[in-house]
Amino acid sequence: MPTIALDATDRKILAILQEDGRLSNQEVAERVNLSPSPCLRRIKQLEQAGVIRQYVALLEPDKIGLGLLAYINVRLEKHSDPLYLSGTKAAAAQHQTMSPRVSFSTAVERWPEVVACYAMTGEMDFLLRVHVEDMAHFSRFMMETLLRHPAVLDVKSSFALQRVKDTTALPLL
Amino acid sequence: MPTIALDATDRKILAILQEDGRLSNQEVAERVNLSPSPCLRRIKQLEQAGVIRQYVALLEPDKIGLGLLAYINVRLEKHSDPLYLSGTKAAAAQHQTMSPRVSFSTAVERWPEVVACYAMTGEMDFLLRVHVEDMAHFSRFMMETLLRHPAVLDVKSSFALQRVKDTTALPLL
DNA sequence: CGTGAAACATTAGCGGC
DNA sequence: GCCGCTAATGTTTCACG
Repeated sequence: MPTIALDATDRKILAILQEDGRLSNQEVAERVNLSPSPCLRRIKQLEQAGVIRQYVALLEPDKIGLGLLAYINVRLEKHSDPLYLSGTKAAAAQHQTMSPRVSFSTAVERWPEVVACYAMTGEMDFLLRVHVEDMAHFSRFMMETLLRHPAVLDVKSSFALQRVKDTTALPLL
Repeated sequence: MPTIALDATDRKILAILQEDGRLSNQEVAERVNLSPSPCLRRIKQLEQAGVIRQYVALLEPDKIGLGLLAYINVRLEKHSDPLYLSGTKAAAAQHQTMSPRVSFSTAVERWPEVVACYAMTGEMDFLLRVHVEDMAHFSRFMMETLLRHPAVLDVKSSFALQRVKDTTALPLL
C-alpha cells in the first residue's frame, strides 16, 4: 500500500511546498485557508507518511562551475559477479576488503558527479545523469572512474545543449 | 561570467542546505562555526547571486500514485516551423491564437507529467523525463499528448526498473 | 564579525463543531 | 474525526558596536 490518500487541501499544501519549501507554516496556512495548527498537523503527517521525502536547496549548476550535463547509458557485463549489480552495501564492503571491487550500484553512490542513476528497460542497463565542469572533466570521469569499473561493458553519452524544463515538482493527480 | 567564487564556508553552507533546505539559520550557523548573522548574510548573498536557485520539498512519487517513471527520447521534424522548436512563449502564444500550434518547448512546459526536458546531442533531439501512474496513463500521454504534437517525428521510451540514486545535491568542486 | 532586542513563527494542550 | 484558539518557547532579522 504505498499510495497515501490526499484530499484537496493536502494537494494544495504539496503544490505550494514543491514550489517554495521554505515558506513558513503560517504563510502556507493562509494560502490554503486554514489556521496554522491544522496546517502544521497536515504537513507533519505528510512528512511522516513519507509523501514529503526531503526539503532541499536547489543550486544552479553553471554558477558553481558545473557547465556540462551529460546523460550516460551504461551496459554491464551479462555474467558479471552479481555483487557488481545490486549487492548490498554490506556485501560490497566486505568484498571490497579483499579487492577494490564494489557493486556498480555502490560505486555509483560514491561518485559525486553522478546525481541520478536508474536501472532501465531496453538495450542499456542503466541511465546516469552526470554534472561535470567541462569536457576535460568529463573525459577524466570516463577514463579514470566509470570505464575502470569492472562491470561496465560499454557506454553511450549524450550532452545537454539546452535546458527546456527541469523541475522537481511532481504532478498531483 | 556565470561562475561565482565560493570560499570553504560557502561550500559548507551549500552542502548543508542541499541536504536539508529547512534547517534554521541558527542550526546552519552552528555547523559552520559562525554566529547567526554572518551566516544569514552569506545565505542571502548566495540566493541573490543565483547560486541557490530555489528551495523545494521533494515528494515520493510512489506515495502519490506515480508508480512509473519513463525517459523518452524525442526526434523532431527536421524542417518544422522554427516556432515548434524554440519559439519564445510570446511568439508561440501569438501563434496559438490562430491555431493550437505551440512550440515544442512551450508544449513541454505545459505538460505536468514531463518534469524534465533537455535538448541533447546525438541522434535524438530531446530527452524527457516523465512521471505517470501506470502504463495506461503512459499510453494516454503518448497517444493523446506527445504524439499529437505536430513537430514530433518519432520517440523511443525506456522505463525505470529501479532507482539506484537520485539526488538534487550537486557536487561542490 | 558578533550582540541584543523586537518582530515573527512554531508547537503543544485544550475546547468546540 | 478535524478545526481553531491561546500561550510558552524558539527563530529571524536588523541596527549598531
